Amino acid sequence: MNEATAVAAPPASEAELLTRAHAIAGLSLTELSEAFDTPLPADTRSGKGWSGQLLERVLGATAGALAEPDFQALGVEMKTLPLAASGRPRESTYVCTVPLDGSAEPRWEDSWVRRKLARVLWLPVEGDPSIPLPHRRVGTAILWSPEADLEAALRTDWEELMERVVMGEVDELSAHLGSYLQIRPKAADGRALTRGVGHDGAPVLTLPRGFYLRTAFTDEILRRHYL
Amino acid sequence: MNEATAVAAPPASEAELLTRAHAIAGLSLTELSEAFDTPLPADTRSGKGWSGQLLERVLGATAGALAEPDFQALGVEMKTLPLAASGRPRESTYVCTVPLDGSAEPRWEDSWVRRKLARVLWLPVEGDPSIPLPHRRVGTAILWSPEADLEAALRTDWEELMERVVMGEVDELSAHLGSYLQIRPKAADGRALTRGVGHDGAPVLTLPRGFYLRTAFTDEILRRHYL
DNA sequence: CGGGATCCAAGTGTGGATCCAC
DNA sequence: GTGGATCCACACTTGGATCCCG
Repeated sequence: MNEATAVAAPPASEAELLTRAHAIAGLSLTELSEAFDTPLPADTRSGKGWSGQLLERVLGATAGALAEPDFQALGVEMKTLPLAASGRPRESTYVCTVPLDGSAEPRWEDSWVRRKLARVLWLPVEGDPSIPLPHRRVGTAILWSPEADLEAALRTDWEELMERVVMGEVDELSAHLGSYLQIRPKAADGRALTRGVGHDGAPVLTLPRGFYLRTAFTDEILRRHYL
Repeated sequence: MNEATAVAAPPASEAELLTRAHAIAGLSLTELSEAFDTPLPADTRSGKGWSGQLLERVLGATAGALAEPDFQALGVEMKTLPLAASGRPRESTYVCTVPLDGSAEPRWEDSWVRRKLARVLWLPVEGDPSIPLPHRRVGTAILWSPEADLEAALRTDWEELMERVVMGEVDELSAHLGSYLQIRPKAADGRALTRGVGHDGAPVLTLPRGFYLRTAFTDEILRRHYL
């Protein structure tokens, strides 16, 4: 494989995608990077998103697509899931940005969060800090849609959180809210600002925020599929 | 002057701005670039906007400001004006992008074009192609607001052009329209696309456009101030 | 000649996430 | 443990304009 073909073709079906994902289970990030012209970052601090981008290439996701599912034709999102030595997720999972500017869809059914999570390929990756990044291995992928009870829980959280947003309480948002879905900063640093709507509809500048899934949520997905 | 101070402080008043601008009249771009840590581009093809950005630094414009006047506190825009050997403007002058997505203000009084041109520091620069870029000299600046007759003409053009835009006739726009103000492509190349509104309000993808002042307009400004 | 095409820089936003002080 | 802070890549947009062929 040369540099010009270092990105896999998009999979034609969910079955093909899952077959490819299962085929790489057990391989290390080094083994995968060698075939895909993707230099290893110096450390995990620089290149936090590196493994996710590598795995997108490996599986044939549409590179750099904008506000589209990773596998556009299939409507499937891909998410890596860093696992601690215990087998539990080590980190929360970013979903999408929070619309703070008044452009939010009013209903859960039409929300960006629901659309993003409608069909997800979860790709577990060893995430124990004692394992150097190049040595970390990929686990067995799960192609998932939210079970009814989990979707109901997400909806409850989303409605609670978005009520705060549309009421203009953006500066009272805290990551303590929400049992499975939470809102946290999503920015280059603490000085980044984006346009939002404050009390009485007044325009305000505020820290950009994102929706994240708590580890309790992704842990539950793993439990249901592996136990 | 070291690298850390290679940008002038913002002028505190229009008088200070004009004093500074007059102080550099007659200097070449090389002379100005040496003090401001701004390497000369290889040619004029690469670096089309280089002289404008150099002169913003020299005069203390807020660097890289977003949708704000160059001299924010003063509400003044700066525009370079490339002059042919004849003394007439060689090129049209870019004003701002055309809102094709339905977000346009309906009235001239509130329009982006009017606000941009409300107060302009015109900075003539030698633009004859026979003069190498580094040797081109800066002329005598003009601090200007539109005279009543010129503003009326701009308004007529703007209303004619925006009527086409709001009627969804984006793909029938042509640079032939408008006596002083025209609409032309404003993009990296002919393949760039942006969201617009077409006939019957249907969303369409179309070439990004900008408002430009024809040379007849800037020539008239020069005539009134120098003759 | 001038309408349509193009060039560069820098900031912003989105998408990929993990870091780290309390 | 985890809420708040941060890191990289890259597409897009805006702001600075001039190029160039019919």
